[in-house]
Amino acid sequence: MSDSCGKSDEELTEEFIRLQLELRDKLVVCDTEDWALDMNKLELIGGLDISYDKSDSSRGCVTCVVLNAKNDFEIVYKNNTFIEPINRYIAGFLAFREISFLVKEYDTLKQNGSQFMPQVWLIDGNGVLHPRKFGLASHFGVLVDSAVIGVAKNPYYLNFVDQSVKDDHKRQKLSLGKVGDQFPITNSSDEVIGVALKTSSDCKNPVYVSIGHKVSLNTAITVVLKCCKYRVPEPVRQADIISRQLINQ
DNA sequence: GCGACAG
DNA sequence: ATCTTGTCGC
Repeated sequence: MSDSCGKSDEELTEEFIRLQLELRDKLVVCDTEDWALDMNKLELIGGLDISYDKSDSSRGCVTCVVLNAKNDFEIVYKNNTFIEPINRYIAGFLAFREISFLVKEYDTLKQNGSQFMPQVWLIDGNGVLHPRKFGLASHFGVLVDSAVIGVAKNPYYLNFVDQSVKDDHKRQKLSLGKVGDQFPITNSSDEVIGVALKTSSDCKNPVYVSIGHKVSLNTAITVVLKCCKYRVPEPVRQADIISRQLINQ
């Protein structure tokens, strides 16, 4: 099965892996922004998400929003673009399905509403919580050279670990009591590549937060908690609601 | 070979 | 991502 220039899955993933590793050299996994040292300076936070048409795989809608964290997360910028998805989703390579559309939204914002350029982006997907430590959030961060945080709803990394680690994860999930409770997620090299974070008192499932680009993990956690009225942080939640509503009408 | 698989 | 309603609880 192939869908990109007649290349086989093997050829495609080989190419994708090369690009992930190449771009990863530019990844910054510590705080570089002034607001990270003084969270009172954090005001504009961006969110991006893409929804797809359930009955027509050639239709999608990408929504870009910027919220004001200092004004109850009011939406100060919003742009929607209907898209024609080119590549199908391959686990571990989400960026190659979505990245071009996200970068286009970034460029549109820069051109039409640069005064709303967010200080940090929240992306629906993983950053370094990824088999090659370079998920969609990191990919986007490097390409647009901005601070980015990855927020995933499912623990994709669990597909690459032993049953014993899965059991541990299940136990640790049950130990999460209140909002802000968390436990680290470690890779086979004992590096902490993400965290399971409880963001809602009445939801049993945590979200999986990881460094995208130009933020530390601690800063990423602080920002996500700051943005949560519900389980999913507002910037991503709003982008998801809006894009889904538009693709279905 | 079989099943699992961020969105 | 998407297929899918009601229902229990605050």
